[in-house]
Amino acid sequence: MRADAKKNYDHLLEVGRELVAEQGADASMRDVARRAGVGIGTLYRHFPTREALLEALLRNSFDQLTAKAGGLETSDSPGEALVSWLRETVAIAHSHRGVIASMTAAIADPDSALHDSCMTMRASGTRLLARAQAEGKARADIDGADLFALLGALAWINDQPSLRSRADHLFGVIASAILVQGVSADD
Amino acid sequence: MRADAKKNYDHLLEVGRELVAEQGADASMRDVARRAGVGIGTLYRHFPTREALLEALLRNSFDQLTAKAGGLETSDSPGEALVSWLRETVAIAHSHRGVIASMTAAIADPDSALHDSCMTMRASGTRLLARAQAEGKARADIDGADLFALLGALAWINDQPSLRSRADHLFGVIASAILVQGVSADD
DNA sequence: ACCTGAACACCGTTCAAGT
DNA sequence: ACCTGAACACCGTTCAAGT
Repeated sequence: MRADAKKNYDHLLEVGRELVAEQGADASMRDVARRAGVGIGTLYRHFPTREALLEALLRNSFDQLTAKAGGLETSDSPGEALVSWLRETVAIAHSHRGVIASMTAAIADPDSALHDSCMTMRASGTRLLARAQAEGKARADIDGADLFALLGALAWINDQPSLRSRADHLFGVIASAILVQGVSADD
Repeated sequence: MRADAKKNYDHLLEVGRELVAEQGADASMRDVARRAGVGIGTLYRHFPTREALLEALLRNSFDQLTAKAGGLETSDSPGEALVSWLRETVAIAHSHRGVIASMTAAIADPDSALHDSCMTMRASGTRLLARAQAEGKARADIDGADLFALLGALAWINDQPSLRSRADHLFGVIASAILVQGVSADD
């Protein structure tokens, strides 16, 4: 990439992050270009779709998440590990308000720029879920796709201003549905 | 209302219902006017905001829901009554794809055309929840606003095409979090 | 009373013309 | 290679002019 192009790319990313933080994942593409001081065509040259921009914005956070999941996979408390990963994932989605809908759609669309990241992210969660299930700490009747959906539901609640104040409490409610509750016979 | 105006009103409502069923609650207002064969100004005269149109569309369903809640309030199985009401409410929201976000915002905005209907709806749910809690059938640490948020989360899941196939299963998962699980000491 | 549609201020996205 | 911004096809919403 030419030096001037790289400078534009980096600046667009920086401005994109600002605007998504301020206005959510559906912020105006024109505003991004405008605030970055480049032509709208330059934005589209670097990020041909909104998903491409979001993917670039999320990459760091997703990599962190993958690293965290890796560490948690050897934790000796698989139930807590799962919940801890869930909590961080919800927080990342919420820090890009509204992005959860794109992520959910991307899972079903191999052509989306967000597809690979989201599949990797979901796979991390699936492994943590499977470990918790293997040790009887998570209910057995859900799979990784269900976990992703519940994560989406929690992110959605977080994203609604009028529900935000209850989001942490509701995280606990849904987490309690994922974790096995009762004392099992062989405890 | 003049006869010609009433005719326009009714037709706009009919077309609005069609379009929202086809394209969701964020269907183009212009499209509604276009398909109804009236000027865009006529649509805005009858429904000054999108919320006003949605409110008119939802009124029948909400009234049904209120009636159903009334009947369920004397049911001898308050846990099942709550779940049954929840299921129908989620279905109504889903039959107006995307409307749950407007409903959630309307709860916090007394000026929204949807505010009153949504408050009434939430109050119905709150009464069913309170009854279930009084009989120890629902967890005690949630209130009507939490129930509404969980309902929103379920409606959101239903509205995502890629999650739709798991929505019924996840309804069960979240319902199980609302209902009290274990066998309590005094059973 | 009510209806109409031009007008305004926006979008997302593309692409010919420039450097 | 890369950048620019006019152009196209849309929005939601308002309001002067008509019937």
